[in-house]
Amino acid sequence: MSEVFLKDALVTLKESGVRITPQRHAILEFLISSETHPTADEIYKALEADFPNMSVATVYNNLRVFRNAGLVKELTYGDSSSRFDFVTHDHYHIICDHCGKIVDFHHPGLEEVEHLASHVTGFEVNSHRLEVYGTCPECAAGANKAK
Amino acid sequence: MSEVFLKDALVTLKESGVRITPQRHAILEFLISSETHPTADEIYKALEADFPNMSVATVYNNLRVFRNAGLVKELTYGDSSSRFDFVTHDHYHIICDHCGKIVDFHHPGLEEVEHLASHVTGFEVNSHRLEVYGTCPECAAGANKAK
DNA sequence: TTACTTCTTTATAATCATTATAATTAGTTT
DNA sequence: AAACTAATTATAATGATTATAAAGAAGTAA
Repeated sequence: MSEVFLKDALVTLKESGVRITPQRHAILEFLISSETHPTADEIYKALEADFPNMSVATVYNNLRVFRNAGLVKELTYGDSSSRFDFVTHDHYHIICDHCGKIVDFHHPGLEEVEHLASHVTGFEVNSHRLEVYGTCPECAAGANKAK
Repeated sequence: MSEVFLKDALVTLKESGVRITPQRHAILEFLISSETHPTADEIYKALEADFPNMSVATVYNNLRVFRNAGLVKELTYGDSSSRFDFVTHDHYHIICDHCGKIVDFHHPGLEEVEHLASHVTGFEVNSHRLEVYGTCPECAAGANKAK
């Protein structure tokens, strides 16, 4: 199935005139197969073995390319670096306050909230962002210390 | 009414053993009276006239003190710097994709989403974060260009 | 294939928000 | 007012991200 995602993504890129380089292929593949939501640096380090000469700038550049193509979403939390998430279908994130783990969960879109917000403020609404915070089962069970 | 907020905030701080300095007073006052959700640098610049010798570090230090005391919330969006919001009662934000304006709106808490997330993922839920994005009336009316 | 154009990568330096450090100053309590 | 301690200041350090310029590779057309 991740095969399909990758193929679709490559088609999307080609259609918007973006060249498929080995680095782009690898970054996409890593993002799709990744359960975690990696930072740019994590991607860089993960691909170091296969691309010893790749520059960090390449990772950042291509994450921006993917974001502009709608393939990838950038997640900005309080901490220092952004995380990147391959866009599949709509899902939200729940984040552990202790270990930082991010888990996906599905929920129908919050159209009702969008409507209310639009009505009250006069904005034309495009999208929304929702995250839930808490403690993951592992941290709740073990006596894990806060990060 | 902002008088009340300020007084309450000062009491809260004193109770947790935090000294009230002129700088802290001024930063709090500015945050409370501010309609926008300023960055640390904006606060720094706004108080430059009254505190010509104040250091940026003081602004950051005190924003952290306020955040730890629960008086201030830090908002991290995609852009480079955090914004700070004096916590009054629960509200959400709607943000203009074009000019970046942030407007408050009220909506009952999303307990139902929290419950679902908790049930599906096994997390203990503490809180959530929600933002709505769109185009503000001014940008929709004028031919304003995207930022 | 060859040559050509354009986009991409690389290496490096620059930027900019935020934090750490150490010395000085100022709140608070007695 | 004296003393104790926390806060401020000035400055340097850190660390993520972006800009730049030169070298390399994709796509294209002959």
